[in-house]
Amino acid sequence: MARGSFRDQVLRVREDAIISSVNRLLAEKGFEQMTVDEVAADVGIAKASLYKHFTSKEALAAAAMVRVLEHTMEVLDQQAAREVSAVERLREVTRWALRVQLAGEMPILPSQNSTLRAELLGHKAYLELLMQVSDRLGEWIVQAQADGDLDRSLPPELVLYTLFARACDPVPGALKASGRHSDEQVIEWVLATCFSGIGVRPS
Amino acid sequence: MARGSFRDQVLRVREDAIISSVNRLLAEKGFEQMTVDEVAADVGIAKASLYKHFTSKEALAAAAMVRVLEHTMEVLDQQAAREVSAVERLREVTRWALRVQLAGEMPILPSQNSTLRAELLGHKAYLELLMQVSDRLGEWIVQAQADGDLDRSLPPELVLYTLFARACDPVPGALKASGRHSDEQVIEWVLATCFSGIGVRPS
DNA sequence: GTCTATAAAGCGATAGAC
DNA sequence: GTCTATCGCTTTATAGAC
Repeated sequence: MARGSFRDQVLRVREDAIISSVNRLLAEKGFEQMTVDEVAADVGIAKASLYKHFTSKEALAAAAMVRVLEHTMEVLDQQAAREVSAVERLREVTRWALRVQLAGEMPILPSQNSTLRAELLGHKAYLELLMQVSDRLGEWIVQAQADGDLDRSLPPELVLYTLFARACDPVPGALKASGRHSDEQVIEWVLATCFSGIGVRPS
Repeated sequence: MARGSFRDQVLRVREDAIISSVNRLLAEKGFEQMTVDEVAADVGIAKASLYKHFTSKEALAAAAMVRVLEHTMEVLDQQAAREVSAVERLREVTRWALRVQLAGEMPILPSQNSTLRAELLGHKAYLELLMQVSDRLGEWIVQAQADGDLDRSLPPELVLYTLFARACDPVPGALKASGRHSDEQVIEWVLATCFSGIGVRPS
């Protein structure tokens, strides 16, 4: 696409910096706990200036959610290009999401009763991307079940929700907080509980 | 214990009603989103009256957390009396927690960065109960690993966190919200993903 | 102990000068 | 577009009459 004038590029860079701050603050405190004053202070501009770029707090969060979904689509494309099984792709995507979360860069899932939820449901770009990501993952889930790599008795919907939930699970953070394990060790453990559970399956 | 005067009993009943309201509102909206005005309106008394019973919003939430932990201890006692394996006890306790959650009566886990967390860390009754519950579950986890019913390669700490996290998982709520499955079906599916994972284990 | 009324503080959003 | 200053609203918590 055309990049526009130099002035426009400067604008885009600034807005990108804003979104980065929002993304980190969302990951750290969640939507309701994040204040617009904090975002402005973190970016280093006045609050009124922030509102010239984004019309509301919800719009700020929506932009961050769109960016993380765009990033997710890139990861999905990378995995689609690999010649590995569907379950292996799912495992790699989950591993990536856990890394992002432990790095403190995974914005919180919009909970059922947030003011954010209403705004996101009216945000076309967000819904479009979320649907794309869900469809892509859904295909791999069905394929992995057909391959005999995922439990066929579980509805794909349940598997999808479970994978999404792992990206915001409190467990990795709690294990990391104990300070006794490396991030990679935590990720492998959580991956194991996600795909194989905590139990020993009867043979 | 002595029940005290009739007047004291009336007080206890009222405080119990307050805690019930707090418990439900905590489950519904979480600590930060729950307002003291709502609690007062739900109980049917004035806000100032509420502050005669509990000195702060945090104290309200702490009382609700203590009550749910007391309830949990009762469930643990029931399971301890059964002559079944440790893993079966863990499964039953988890099943109970999922039922409570789907009934909208499981107060939210205090997140890492809440004002509630500080208050709870200074609340002796809460900490004591939390430790008792954790110790009891920890013993069963170690026993289940020794029995060969839980994966020995996972640290008991990880298993404990995983079980706690299941009690507040967004997945059951999302599945229930779809309206296509019964509560019991949702519970069994989530139990399955927790203990056996979503994958098919290589034989 | 219960109420009404209000204080005190934090927040999202905007006005208006530059 | 950026700033300072402020509005309008919500929320926690308390004062004071009964």
